[in-house]
Amino acid sequence: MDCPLAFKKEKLRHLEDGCRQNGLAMTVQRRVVLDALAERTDHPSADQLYDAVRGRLRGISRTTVYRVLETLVGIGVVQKISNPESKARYDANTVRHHHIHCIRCEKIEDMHTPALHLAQQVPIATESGFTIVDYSINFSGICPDCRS
Amino acid sequence: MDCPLAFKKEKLRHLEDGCRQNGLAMTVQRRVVLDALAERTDHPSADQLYDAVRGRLRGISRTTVYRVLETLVGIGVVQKISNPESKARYDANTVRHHHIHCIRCEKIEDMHTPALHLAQQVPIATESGFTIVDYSINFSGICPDCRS
DNA sequence: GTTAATGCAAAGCATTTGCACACGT
DNA sequence: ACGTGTGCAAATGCTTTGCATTAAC
Repeated sequence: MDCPLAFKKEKLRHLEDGCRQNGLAMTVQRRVVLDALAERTDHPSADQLYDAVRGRLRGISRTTVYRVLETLVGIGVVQKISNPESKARYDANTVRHHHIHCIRCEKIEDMHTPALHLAQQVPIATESGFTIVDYSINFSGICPDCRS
Repeated sequence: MDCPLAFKKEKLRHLEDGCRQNGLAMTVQRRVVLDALAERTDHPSADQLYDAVRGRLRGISRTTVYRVLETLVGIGVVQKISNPESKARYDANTVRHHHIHCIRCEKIEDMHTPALHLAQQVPIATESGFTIVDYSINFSGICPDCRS
């Protein structure tokens, strides 16, 4: 498989390592959020994660889920992904990859097409004087479910 | 200039044409929103547009600005652009181009680097079965203002 | 035992909706 | 005149914050 961090176990370890290295306490709540993040590849919103996590740890609060996610983004092990909805979506895969979203149902999936590596073509600085740090490509289209 | 729709007049005409072709009434409110959109290249949020427009047409309501924008997105002359904030940003330039956003101040600017045309490399359909309609590249980096 | 993390409830933005009135065609 | 578009106010959805309690190290 040419996609690092594609598997649950590896993602989970990456998340745990990040927490440990940043001195974050491993609470029950953090653990279930980490688990939920690691086993999904569908870029869930905070509320979707909250729903997933509530089944496993009764009583966990929505606030905690939001706070755990912000903490993980803060230490860099999770990314908030860009999308046209007005709602954050999270991605535990921090290896560079791209996304495609369905313009009908708003689903977002990963793209691993290797032809898309721009590394050599990307200017370090732009006409406008920006120093470029990273990039990602967002495709839009229609998913198989919505086409039928 | 290799960038179509780069100029205010042309953008405005494109917006007006779209409205006419879709049978939309040209109200004073729509006119000022169209003007405001055409003369900006900074991908304003609905509220920024509302502020801009309020100066010219006292009494226009925030609701109307939101509604006009949604209508324009609906007929395809304006795009909601993807960004990691939880707030929509609008772009009256529907010619394919890319964006760079500053990770410090969240500013978003256009990129017209011609080397980035992926047309030939982009698969029509993905592993996941999506039919691709469009794409855009999002760069992130630090803008000149924030670097100093 | 300290310090950091959680839960609750309330507040804060961004956005949408229902309904009565006004305006463009 | 007709139907669409607007304004207002209230509702909704997503997210954040303050504060007292609880749990991790």
